[in-house]
Amino acid sequence: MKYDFKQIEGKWQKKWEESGIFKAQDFIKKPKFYGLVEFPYPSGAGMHVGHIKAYSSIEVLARKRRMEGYNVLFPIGYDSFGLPAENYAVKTGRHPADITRDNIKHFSEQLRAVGFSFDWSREFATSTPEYYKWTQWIFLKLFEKGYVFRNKALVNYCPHCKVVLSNEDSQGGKCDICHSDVIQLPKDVWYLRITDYSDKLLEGLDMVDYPENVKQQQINWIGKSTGAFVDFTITGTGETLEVYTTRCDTLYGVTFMVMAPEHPLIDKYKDQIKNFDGVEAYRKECAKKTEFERTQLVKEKTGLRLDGLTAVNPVSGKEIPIYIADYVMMGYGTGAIMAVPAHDQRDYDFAKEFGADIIPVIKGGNIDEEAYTGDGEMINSDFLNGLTNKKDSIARMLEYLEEKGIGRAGVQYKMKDWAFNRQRYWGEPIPLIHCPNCGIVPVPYEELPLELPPVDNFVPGEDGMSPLAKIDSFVNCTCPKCGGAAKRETDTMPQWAGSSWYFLRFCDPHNDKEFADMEKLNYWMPVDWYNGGMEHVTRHMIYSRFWHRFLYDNGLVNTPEPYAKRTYQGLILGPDGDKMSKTKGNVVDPTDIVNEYGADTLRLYVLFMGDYTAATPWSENAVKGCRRFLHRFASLTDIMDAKAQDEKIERAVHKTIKKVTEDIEAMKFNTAIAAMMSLINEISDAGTISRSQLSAFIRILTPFCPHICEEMWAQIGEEGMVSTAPWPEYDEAKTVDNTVEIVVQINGKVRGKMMISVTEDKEKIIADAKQVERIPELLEGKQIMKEIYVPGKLVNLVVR
RNA sequence: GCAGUCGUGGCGGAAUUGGCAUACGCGCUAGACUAAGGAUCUAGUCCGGGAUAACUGGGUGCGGGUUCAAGUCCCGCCGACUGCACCA
Repeated sequence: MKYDFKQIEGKWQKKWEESGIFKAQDFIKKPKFYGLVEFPYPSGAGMHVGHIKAYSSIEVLARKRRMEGYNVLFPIGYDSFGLPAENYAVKTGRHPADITRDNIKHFSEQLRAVGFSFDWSREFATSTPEYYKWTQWIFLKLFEKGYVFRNKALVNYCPHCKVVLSNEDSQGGKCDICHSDVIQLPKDVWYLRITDYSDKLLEGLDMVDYPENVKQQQINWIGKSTGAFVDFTITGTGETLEVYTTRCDTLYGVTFMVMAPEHPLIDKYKDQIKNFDGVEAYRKECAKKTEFERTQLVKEKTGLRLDGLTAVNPVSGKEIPIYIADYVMMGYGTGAIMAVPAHDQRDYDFAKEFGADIIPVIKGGNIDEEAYTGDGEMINSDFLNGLTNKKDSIARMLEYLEEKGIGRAGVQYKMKDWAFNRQRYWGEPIPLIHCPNCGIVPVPYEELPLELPPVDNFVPGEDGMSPLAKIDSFVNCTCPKCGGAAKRETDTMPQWAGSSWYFLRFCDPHNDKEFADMEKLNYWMPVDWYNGGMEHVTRHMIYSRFWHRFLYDNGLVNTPEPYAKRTYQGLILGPDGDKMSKTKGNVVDPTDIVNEYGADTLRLYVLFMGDYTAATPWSENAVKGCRRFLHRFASLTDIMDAKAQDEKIERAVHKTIKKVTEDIEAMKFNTAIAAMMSLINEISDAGTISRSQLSAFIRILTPFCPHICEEMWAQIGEEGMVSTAPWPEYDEAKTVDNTVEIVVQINGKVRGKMMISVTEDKEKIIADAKQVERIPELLEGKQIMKEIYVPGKLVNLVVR
């Protein structure tokens, strides 16, 4: 067969669409498989080759599962709220909804041109009222159950985008969207109480099949630590200053305390602080620093001693100074620490800078040089002296603190509550109302969706106000509770809202009575296999696991965890080995590849280019190699001979079926493809292939390159479409050779080779090995110390 | 700093439980078919010695170790990547 992809790809895509063979069917008796990929944000730039790689893995699995007889749900949609569309709207004056609609159209055309077997009947976009109605509904459920709260806080604010950002979106002190510096701004914001789910999110990891590094990242993100809270009294006030520590056993080494500059106790006792002016000056200085600068200046410790306030070490009774310093954060622990300079490097640096005492309580290290953070015998610590085990000393101290009522065991998490709002237009309106009489009142469920009002000006307001705040007809409303005049919340939800439950909607995408029918959820959930990027492991995945677990706890879904299995793909780098970016001009457009080489070649290449999880540079020459393979594959119909009976090829085909079957499950697509390339080489050498062998070969290549396979399937006269043909079985007996070549080694060095029958016994093989050409003379005059036979591999004669 | 992953030809990368290192692809070299080749096909291609062969020595970041046998296991370095990070 002559391979002309331009002629065949469009033709089969149309047939697939018309026949509806990729539509998932609710409730049918076959085993179900729900394969999910991270749905795209429909950017104006269109698809990236990275999307193709990300989707190809589940695509191959979904197609294989269908051929194996599964009822497959492989959906696609669009995560279509977000800043880029809105920024573009500000620039051009076009409505984000129009921009988004165009982008979605473009994306869906690109996706179809690649031949992905999505169930297009379930497609949706998160920015439509039909969808975000239910995003708002779930939000109201969270509100109803007390998981939504409002708090004044220092928030990460991007002066360029004019939005408040979550910690996740402002990592490294840079705005995730525009990369400009983030500053700290006090503001009233909405939070979701995700920290209440810290333990459940940790425990849930035991129920799922995620790669170890993915689990580890989530564990680090949640950052559970066990320790103790200890009460220090502030001299002459009776006031307690509580700290959190993981090493309460070092309490005798505490020589000073440090509070975060924002700590509320400072204001309470400002009359007693003689240098309060200095405190305020220092605070101002800190607020000017961005988070980025704060983390960059790790070396130099800054701070200020509170003149007039001291604390008492609760175990030694010594009076110790209190400082403020920005190396202590208000957001972790209690916002204050007990400093043990002898055994904590940060405290040590600070003590050196400010001349505080350093008392060692653990033997070891060189305290003149640096803090000693290792283990050792307790010293200078009264009743702990002599203990050498950290666990014991902590337990003893804790016991003592509890007895005295000045301390208690406690747990802390690094994860913070989720700042759940944006001061922008293009997001889900938050369905809450500010009533002067009733306070915060939720929009009644039956009034959902609370739709975005039409706007002509998308420029955000000053002081981080949403453009919605300028729309009087939207803002002014009546309170659902008292009927009085009230004002709507004008913030919208953050980008991550819509993607926190989209996998549930795919089970029942057009339901206008519920977010999804319970029976359908019971049938399809959980997601059996979810593939996506490493960059979403800590944000999107944690958020969606949280929402899902919340729904589960309230009887709204049937499984505690949404994703049974998670995998990830590695980046595709530019041909130069750098990350693809517009500024570098090294971006590869998948549409260009489809036009020049065909979708099948593109699909094959992104899975063949290397280890699926590794970052790999793009190579156009390697793309050509994949095209060459498909040309050779197409030509197999020319040498097909119904009567061919080549035993070697028969075995090679069965071995390849086995290899491909297993490698797909292990996501080792590159070696599955390599095996098929080897098979072509063997068939070329043999010069012939039977019809049944070719039929099997076509079927195992179908998940990778479905268009060419459909065409060849038809060419060799098989019935129906190969996409619905059964996955080939292999005969285990034919996957092993009955005669194999083994090596004969002397002292581990290869000295000869021989053919053996695998059923031959060990003694005979070793005896034969000694007769292999050249072996007898090499053994002459030597004494055989040991004879080793590894079945089917080698004989090793150890001589002296 | 903490956590995790990983160092294999000119390049991307293969290598069950330790068992012929470099599968498969790219690139390169030579040849075939061509008016032409950036198309296609065939052969060769880890490095060194050897005449092109037979044969032979070395070889998976570096240094040790265990073993009949180490890319794989153990110890110590060096380097890279990813995530988190004054987390008390």
